[in-house]
Amino acid sequence: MSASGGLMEGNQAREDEDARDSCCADEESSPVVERRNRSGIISTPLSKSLKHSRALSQYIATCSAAAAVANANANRLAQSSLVSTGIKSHSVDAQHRGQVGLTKLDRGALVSSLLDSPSGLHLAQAAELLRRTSMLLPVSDSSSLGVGGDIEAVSASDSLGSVTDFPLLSNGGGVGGAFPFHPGLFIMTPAGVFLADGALSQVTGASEQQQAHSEMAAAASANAKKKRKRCGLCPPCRRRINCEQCSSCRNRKTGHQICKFRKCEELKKKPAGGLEVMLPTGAPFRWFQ
DNA sequence: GTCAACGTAGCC
DNA sequence: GGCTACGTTGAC
Repeated sequence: MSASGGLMEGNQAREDEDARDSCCADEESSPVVERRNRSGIISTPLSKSLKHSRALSQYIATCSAAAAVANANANRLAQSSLVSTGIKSHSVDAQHRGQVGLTKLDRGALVSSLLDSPSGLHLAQAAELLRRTSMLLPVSDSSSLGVGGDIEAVSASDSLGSVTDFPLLSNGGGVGGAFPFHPGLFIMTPAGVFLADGALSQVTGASEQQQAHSEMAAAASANAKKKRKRCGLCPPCRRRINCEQCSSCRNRKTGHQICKFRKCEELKKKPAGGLEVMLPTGAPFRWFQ
């Protein structure tokens, strides 16, 4: 009985130690010799840190406060970034639409940062293809919407706030006109943005269509194969110690898996169902839920 | 559903 | 080229 009580106290102490280690890793200055890999991940022999293992939920609980702060900071960063660059929620945008403080340069910077992200690659490629096709389109003025001439540009501005929220679209691909395609011509998939069959043929010749199709197919397949990366923000990601006890740690040679306690929460989920890009903060942003 | 094993992308 | 770890597959 007393032994168990002592053990519990010992566990508590260890948990506190682990919590400090995993949540405030930057402040750690343990005198114990640690085995680290290149990434700074501590792979303790278990005798110390994980002799008394805990459920993942416990690890998460110990880190929740710090994680909340980190997430709050990340969100604040993202929000400030979005605000400073002009991407806002619709209501906010509606309130400030009249303001001219948002320069195209700022918007361009944001978009380029979005498009630079691995997850945004397909978006950039789609935008480039659209740019090419729109260059072939005789857009005479900004009022000539619709590919088929009489196709009404339904509510691109209504549903998305404003096309000015999307410089690539509002620029019409650099031809100075409005976005020349009907929204229905697009197919949004997890692999990227595609033009519906026949859409290209309406605006380009067969050769351009074939080329664009092949390019988009290549882009989609490449993107589908691309490995996702850890978010770096969730508690498991912030954890720096391999437990050496879970099946992943035990079978590292053959399993090739990261410690279960360090498996990113985002990677545990299935790949995003909506169109998702990675914000500069590293947080995923989905165009559609 | 979980788990183990494998292939291999991505990084150094 | 070696290492880490994500994605896939098959067994359970």
